[in-house]
Amino acid sequence: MSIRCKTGQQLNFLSLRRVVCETEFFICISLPKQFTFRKSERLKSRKALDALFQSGRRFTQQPFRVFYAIKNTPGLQFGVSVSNKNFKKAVDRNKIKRLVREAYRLQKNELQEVLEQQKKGMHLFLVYIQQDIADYPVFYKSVKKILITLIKNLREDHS
RNA sequence: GCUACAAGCCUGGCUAUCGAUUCUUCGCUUCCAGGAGAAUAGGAAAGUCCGGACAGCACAGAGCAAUGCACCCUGUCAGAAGCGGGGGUUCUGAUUUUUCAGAAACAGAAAGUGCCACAGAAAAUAACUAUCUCGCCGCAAGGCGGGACAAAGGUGAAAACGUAGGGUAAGAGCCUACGGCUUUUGAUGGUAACAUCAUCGGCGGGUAAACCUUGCAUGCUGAAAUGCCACAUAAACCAUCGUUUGAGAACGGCUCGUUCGAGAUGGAGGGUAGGCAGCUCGAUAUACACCAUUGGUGUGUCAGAUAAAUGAUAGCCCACGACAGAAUCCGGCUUAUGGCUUGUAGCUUUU
RNA sequence: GGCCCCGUAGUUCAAUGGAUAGAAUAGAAGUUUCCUAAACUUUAGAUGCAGGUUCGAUUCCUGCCGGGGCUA
Repeated sequence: MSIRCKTGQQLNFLSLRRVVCETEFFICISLPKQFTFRKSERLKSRKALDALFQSGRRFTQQPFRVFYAIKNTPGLQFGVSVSNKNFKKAVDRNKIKRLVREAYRLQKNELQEVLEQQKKGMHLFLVYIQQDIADYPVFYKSVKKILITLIKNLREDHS
């Protein structure tokens, strides 16, 4: 009981202080099952990747280059890569990949809903092309923009 | 208190929310999805500089070649060349009859070959200048020819054992004494490297991280190894060689020799590129007593991913966190780097 | 993961262990020209870093740093 009381106090404390946090918490409480990022949601097949790089659509949204392809079978798969040349240390590469994945995990729901409505699937791949490491808010915003443009493209194609 | 060196230790913690991988369990006929619980990156995981474990192939033999190593004893997962301990030799610094500290790829230059710029007579066989002497010519200065070859010749990084005496026409390890270095042999001490002493002979520079010689060691390839399952095709086409007159393979770089015996090599092209095992319990850590050199027993620990998990956000705590991310495993080395403790040395302040 | 190769002026390449590291281009200054180009003259520029062997290292050896290749 005592622990619950403490956590409840902290929650109030946080929500008063931070606004971004508040929104995140609201989503979390309302839809707790939607923020998964499992093995089946990752783009792993080498064959699919080669096909995506050769014949998929692409555009650039700093600091990423976006490759995507719309499939008729349902399911959304996602992948990230960071160049070995730009970042020589494995620690930096891992950090970027983790931050991008986190930003995608928290924002992918809208795209998923649109795909479910249209009964289509998508392969999505991001390549980090900037030379230096950005902070988490930058990743959050740019991933948001990418998802919005993707949804726009989907709706135009459908109509 | 600061700085330097050496040794050892640690590599943030807690709370909340949302996640990831593996395992167990609930539920379900099974899988998937879902709930609960546990575990989840380092001292260097790095560089790949070494050595192994392990796996596949090979395991009649001989010779040559190639590669690596080089004072001795000993320990350890180890034949340790590299790690730990102890010792020897040489060099350097301090100290001064001895001791301390540091360094050393520390076998051989007296088996042979090569090289040693510039300078210098000469860079190793010797020659040249100068010296001494004899003969001839010349008034003389000197010149020419023969003999002595060994000291001097200021250069250079390096110069033909050093000093004293004898000896001689002049000289020279030519001889003697003392000293230094060194080869052979022997004695003593030491497990050995080696040290001391004696003896015979010698003293002819350096370079082996130049070729090389001697001694020792080394089968090759590395988890993208390797084994299995699934899927897919082209057992097709062209060129060369070949089937007992033997292509090719074992055999690893070559030769001899032995064995096997029908395909081999290259070109152009086609297909697949999914999964499982290897994969983490070990050459493990610690404690214990027994037994006597090596094992046994008990307890604890132990990431296992595969486009690749171990994270994100917010707050608090003394420093608001350095270097940095496993990819079969282990031991060593090197490099990067934050903090703490102990010891030694130096400097400053106070007493 | 494993196995190899290479680092020389701004760039492309030379240099038996030997003197002040050479050449072509690019740069700068000058001559020429009304101005530019071309030509000519002059000039500044480098052995990846740290140790060792040697009388003396671009070269030989060791360790770091950087770049590249092969291998399914």
